[in-house]
Amino acid sequence: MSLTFEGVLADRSTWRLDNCSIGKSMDVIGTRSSMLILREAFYGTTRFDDFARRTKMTDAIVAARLRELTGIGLFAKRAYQVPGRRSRYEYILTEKGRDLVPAVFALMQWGKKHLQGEDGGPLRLVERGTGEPVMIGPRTVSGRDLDLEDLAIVAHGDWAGPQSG
Amino acid sequence: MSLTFEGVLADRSTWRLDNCSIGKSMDVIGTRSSMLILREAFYGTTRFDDFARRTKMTDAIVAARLRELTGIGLFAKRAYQVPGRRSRYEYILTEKGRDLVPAVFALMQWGKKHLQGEDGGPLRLVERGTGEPVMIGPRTVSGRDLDLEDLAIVAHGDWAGPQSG
DNA sequence: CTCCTAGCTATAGGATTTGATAGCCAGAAC
DNA sequence: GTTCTGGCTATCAAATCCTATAGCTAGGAG
Repeated sequence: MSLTFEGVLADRSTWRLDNCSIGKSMDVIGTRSSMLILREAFYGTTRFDDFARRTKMTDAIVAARLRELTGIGLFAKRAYQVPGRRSRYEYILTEKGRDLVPAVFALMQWGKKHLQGEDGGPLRLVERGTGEPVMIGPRTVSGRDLDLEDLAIVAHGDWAGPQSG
Repeated sequence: MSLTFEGVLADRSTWRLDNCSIGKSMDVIGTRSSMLILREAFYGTTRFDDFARRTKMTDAIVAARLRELTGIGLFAKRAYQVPGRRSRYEYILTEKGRDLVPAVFALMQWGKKHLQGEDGGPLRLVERGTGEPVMIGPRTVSGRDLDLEDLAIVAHGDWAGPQSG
């Protein structure tokens, strides 16, 4: 019914997660506005006004989030200039930002299945070119899809005490 | 640099995401406390007191979240009784709850790479039995791993107007 | 030199989230 | 009975998130 803890972790009463990666991630990007801005960035949006209009959020919060996410390193600012207009900045995803693709699309996959109507909403995520359906989930590097029961958590060899994970 | 929109979606200026699945998902489970409770449930926790102690959150918030998540249908309450104690309820993940495994572990994977120290923290997610490393990300049903550039969004055949996705 | 606009900044207020602390309640132990 | 305990509920205060509204500012257009 759940995943497995191996080695020194097997007895869960002996350790505690003090600064787990999930909590840290949620502290950093755990807001609706951050997720929607990331969605837009994945969709190709780079400019302030487009973020605001497409997410239907106010200028204030878009500005605050872009500043925050840029500060964290999910976006890099890059100058651009439309001919006849003055120079502005656009927001380009860094690798750190792009690495959130699994998290954001996993949320989309879940919402599509469980929160939208019967058909899962009008949009589908597919492979470019082939149109093959795309799924997000855990798998081994050799390509096996895994369920929760197939997962295990192990400690690094030099683990010293209950800290993060 | 981003994903592709195909068919009627190709011109992004003609449509808008009004109730996208990502926003809906964040409305429902987009809190740190929800994610930590789900983490614990994936780790095998089922009882109120264990949720509270393991997540280090207060009783009040754990109770509020469990009630909320149960109401949404992520948990089902099941009576249990330790011999010599009175009957209580424990919180069992439903399929809807278990379907959040990709989202939660994707956050864990990201935090591990980008927010923890150099080694990514002391814990690793592996396949039970083999110990093979586990990754979370988008792939086709036939097993190809995909990058952001390989993804495309298409509309259902009977799509009528700009709504969700 | 004045107007216009994209891209922000400032402020005020409400809703939500969280922590801290305290209290309740039903049954088992005695 | 009375006490004890697991499993909650209630209340208060602080922080965060979001909306709404208004204003600023640097350059191009005229």
